Amino acid sequence: MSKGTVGGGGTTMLRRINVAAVLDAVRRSAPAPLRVAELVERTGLARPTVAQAVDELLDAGWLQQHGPDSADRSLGRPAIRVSLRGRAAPVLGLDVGPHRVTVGVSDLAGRKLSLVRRSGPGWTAQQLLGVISEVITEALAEAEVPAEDVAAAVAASPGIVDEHTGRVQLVPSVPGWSAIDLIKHVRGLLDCPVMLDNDANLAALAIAAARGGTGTLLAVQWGERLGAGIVIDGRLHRGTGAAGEIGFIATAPDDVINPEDSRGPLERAVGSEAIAALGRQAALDHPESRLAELGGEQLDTADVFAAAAERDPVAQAVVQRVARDFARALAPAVLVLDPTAVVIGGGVARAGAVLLDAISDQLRLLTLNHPKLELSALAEDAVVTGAMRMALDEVWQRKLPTPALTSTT
Amino acid sequence: MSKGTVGGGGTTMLRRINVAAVLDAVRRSAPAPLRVAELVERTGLARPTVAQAVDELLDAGWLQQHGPDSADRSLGRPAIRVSLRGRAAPVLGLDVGPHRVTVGVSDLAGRKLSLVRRSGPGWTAQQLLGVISEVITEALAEAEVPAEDVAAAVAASPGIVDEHTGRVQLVPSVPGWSAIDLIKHVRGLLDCPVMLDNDANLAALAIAAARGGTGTLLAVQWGERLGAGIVIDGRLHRGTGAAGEIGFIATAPDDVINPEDSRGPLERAVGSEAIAALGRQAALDHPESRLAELGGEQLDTADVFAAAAERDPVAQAVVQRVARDFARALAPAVLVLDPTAVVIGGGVARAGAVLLDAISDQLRLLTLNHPKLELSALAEDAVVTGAMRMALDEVWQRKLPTPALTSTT
DNA sequence: GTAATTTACGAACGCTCGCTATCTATACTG
DNA sequence: CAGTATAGATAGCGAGCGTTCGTAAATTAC
Repeated sequence: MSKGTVGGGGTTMLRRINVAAVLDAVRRSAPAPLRVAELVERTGLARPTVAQAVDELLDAGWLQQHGPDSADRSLGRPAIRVSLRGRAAPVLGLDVGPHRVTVGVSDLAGRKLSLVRRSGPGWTAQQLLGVISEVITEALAEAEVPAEDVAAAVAASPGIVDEHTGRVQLVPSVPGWSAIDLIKHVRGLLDCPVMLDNDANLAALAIAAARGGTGTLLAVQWGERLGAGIVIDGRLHRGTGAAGEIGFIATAPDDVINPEDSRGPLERAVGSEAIAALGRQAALDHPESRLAELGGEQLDTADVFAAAAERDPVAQAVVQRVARDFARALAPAVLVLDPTAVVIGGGVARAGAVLLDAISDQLRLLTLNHPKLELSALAEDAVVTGAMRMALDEVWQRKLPTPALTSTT
Repeated sequence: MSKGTVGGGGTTMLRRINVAAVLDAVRRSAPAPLRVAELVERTGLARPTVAQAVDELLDAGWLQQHGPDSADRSLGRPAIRVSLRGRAAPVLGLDVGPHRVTVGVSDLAGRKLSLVRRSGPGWTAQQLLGVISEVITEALAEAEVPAEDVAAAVAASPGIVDEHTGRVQLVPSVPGWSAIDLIKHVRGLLDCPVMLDNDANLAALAIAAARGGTGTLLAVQWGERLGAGIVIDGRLHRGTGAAGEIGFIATAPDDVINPEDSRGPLERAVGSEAIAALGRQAALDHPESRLAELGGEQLDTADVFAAAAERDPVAQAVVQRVARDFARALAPAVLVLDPTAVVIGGGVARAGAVLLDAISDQLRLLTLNHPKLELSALAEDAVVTGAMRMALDEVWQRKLPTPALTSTT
């Protein structure tokens, strides 16, 4: 309950509003530098007001001054241009998976300063904490950012995340992981606000930011597990904390969910392991097929899609079945949510057009407003990028206080 | 003054912010009157500032002054108390259905001033326009509100509504309805901002407002047709315009949607007509049952639920089947959206606990975080109430400007 | 090379607004 | 009837913004 200062205040508040307006205008045109005259136009403020705000922001280190653009051949005295000083408040994103830890450091303008990835074969929870510390240190060193400068950090974990306690439920892949307080651990390294969120949510945030604009996005992460994030007009939808858990959608008419299971029905039906299993069975049934030829003994998911891309009817049948199960499961959610776009990422997304077209055909039969169906352009960086994005949002939300009328009941 | 003014922040803007803060504080405690000292505390502003704002709002007619509360026996000089002057900006809500037109008039504080309902047997589009005019006139007269005083109006129509053009698609019940520009017609009567929205959306808004607080609400309207509205933290989620169209969720494993159909698969499976049909079939198969006894020749939906409430196994089997189909269809959406609560309204909701418990049991088997499942407390007034609510929100949003950081493209 | 032109930066002035402090008004209590 | 507690009105002060004018720097024209 933020007491007092709910809205309005004295002239100092007004000044803060105007400084924030100027900073926000610079942020929106990042990374392009802006002239003061442009700031005057965009904020609607008077020149002295803008100038004073710019001075203040320069002193505080939020803005940096550029020399006149030599390419700009306009008449008259060349304008001073300012842009965000990225190093003012770098942020850190952390993607923790059972076999891989990724850390990204980004500056205030959203430019990546470093990205460090480390893979390993199934760490324990304790080992994972050690790896996290190492990779964070390495990424900060590569970005040349002292640990104490980091303004915010966001960690991504699979499973269902409790926003408040920072604990994770439902993580089968790493034994003991749900007992770890990851936020506390990271805060011990960084001394800044640290947040934790679901990996699918953060990937969705990154994809939404990359697509830009408003609207509703349903971003599916499709690998061994299935999860989805929902972004509505740039804001993440979390529900009560477990929104987007599409892996647990029932597929067979008498499926029943057991929250204790490591996999949900849809994951068992169309997760990457299931696809590989379907492919192996099909190869056994049709040893003469291109699929059997391609896959051999250790046929995996990629082989199925490769064979289907070569028009092998056996593989195509498998893809058809997967696409159908997936579309049938997702259609009710698409009808209810009516998203602008559905983006598919994760390992299975590497299948490409073969799978996408099949899903699109099925989904078209089951929905009213057909959303755009796309593959994620961000590939495996989506989660870290989203984590950095959320950390950035956090920093901006703290720096740009919307002063009026925002308090909730 | 010479330029476009709004968007920047001068001292006049600051004054507007503070006046808005005072008005907002009064609104939040409506309908209870507030003393100036309380306003000082709640806004965090100084007393002279609040006093000036109150004077201004009194002059403008937004607030009214109360005499000292005779029941308040506190020491010292009695305080002046102010409250919203409801008649300052009354709003109008309009619910248009194929067989019924309802108009409600509400004052600024959300108090209902009048509610007029008229039923008829299937009007044509042209007749409907006439009825609408009459009922609006009648409701305004009963509320003693001149037509030119109305500050905003919202109309509810079944079907998919295009926010921008104000046209309606997918309305089978009223021939020619989609060609009518309802907004234009109402604006001809009222001369104020008029908006149009889906009836399920508006019902959801009313239910969310009645429940209060934040969170995600999925409000299902269940009658001959099925629709749902989604409210996230008090804001309606529309998707691309067709969000919540649960009636078109496929039920059978090989269902396919045809947008030209008047009914979707789920409506054909569990709409009130379908329930009655299932009941009639069950009564034929089991003529000795309580269901057959109750319903007789013209067995309808209510009979099925009545018999089930009396523990007739035949009727219970029908309810079970309906609940199962409904829950199976809704479960994927619930998993993705993860709502705080699912509220069921509309004609079928009159079934009460019999149906609700059956659905709850089924849904529990198919979801992770089980949302609260409730019946709507608003019954048939939900849609008008939601329409008035949205009109109120419109008025407040216009009167309480958010100062900065918004307008740029 | 000098002057005119164009553009942008910088400083002084006046205005509005909100906050602090003080004074006045009102009603209950002993 | 006097005292006291609470609330409303009023003056002075400070802060910030907007307007206006003067100055600096670069390009173009002669």
